[in-house]
Amino acid sequence: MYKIGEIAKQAGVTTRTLRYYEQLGLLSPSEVSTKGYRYYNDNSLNIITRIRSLQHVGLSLDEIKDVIGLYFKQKKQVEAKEKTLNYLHVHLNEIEQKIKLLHKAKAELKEQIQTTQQRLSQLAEKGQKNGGSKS
Amino acid sequence: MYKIGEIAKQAGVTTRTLRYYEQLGLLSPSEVSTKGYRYYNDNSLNIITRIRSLQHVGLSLDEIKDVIGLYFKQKKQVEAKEKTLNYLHVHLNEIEQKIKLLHKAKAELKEQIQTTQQRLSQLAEKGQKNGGSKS
DNA sequence: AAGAACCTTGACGTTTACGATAAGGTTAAA
DNA sequence: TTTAACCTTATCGTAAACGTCAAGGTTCTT
Repeated sequence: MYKIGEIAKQAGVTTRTLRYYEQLGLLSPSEVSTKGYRYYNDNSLNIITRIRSLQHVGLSLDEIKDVIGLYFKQKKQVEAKEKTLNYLHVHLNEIEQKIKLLHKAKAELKEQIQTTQQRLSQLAEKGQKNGGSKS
Repeated sequence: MYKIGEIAKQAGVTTRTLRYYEQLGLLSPSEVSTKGYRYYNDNSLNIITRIRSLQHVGLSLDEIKDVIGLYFKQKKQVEAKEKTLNYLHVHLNEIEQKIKLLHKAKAELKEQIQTTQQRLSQLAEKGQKNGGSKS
């Protein structure tokens, strides 16, 4: 059991962030003392890490809220599982779309690099004729 | 030459967006009349499209501002070209990083889908024994 | 029992990328 | 020349994801 400050440190986030996540219904403390102190366990750490990594790839906290449970909750009904599967597939599609777009951007960038390099070596040749080497 | 409303329509953005881009130094009209009317040309359209696609893969307008010139400006000095090349490579790295992260997320998702599917078919088997088909 | 160091709930501030008026000037068509 | 349709600047509003106090309660250490 960790207090909010400790687990925040371990997870590399601020306490404000954790309280905010709680407010959004993303992550609750595993226990709350009678005095209102929040306590977290090791599983909390996994969840925070997962949230952060999903955020990193472009999901909003709202979208994450929709899917974060799928990584951790063990639903028992058939219907729940099917719903889960649906979410997962939608999520997968979104990610695949983003990957495609990034690949496209990458290809264009590489092309740009090539032509820039070519023009650069053309300039270098002209430099050779006029000036010679530097070292 | 297009007025702001026309090019906005063609590009699928609002005039507000274009004025905002201008404010950020991302994209200026190719010409401004004495009365202050903004006029854009076909090249503007390409730039807007590029901005949008970069935005789509997760770059902020601020980041885009740093790199958008690389796609369009033709530097003429050797030094400028080398600098451009550097920028291009940095940008490429960033994009490759994002791709990696997305691939990781994708792999995890696929795994999740598999195990969910397995659990689902286990439930289905049990259902068979007890109930039978629905149609 | 007294501090230091932590925690609590507000509540206001900030950045990003625009949307939505408002109040008025310009252009183009009838 | 009038009017619709467009343009201008200016300003206020918004959602997201927190940062940053403030004012006070709690826990831990000494």
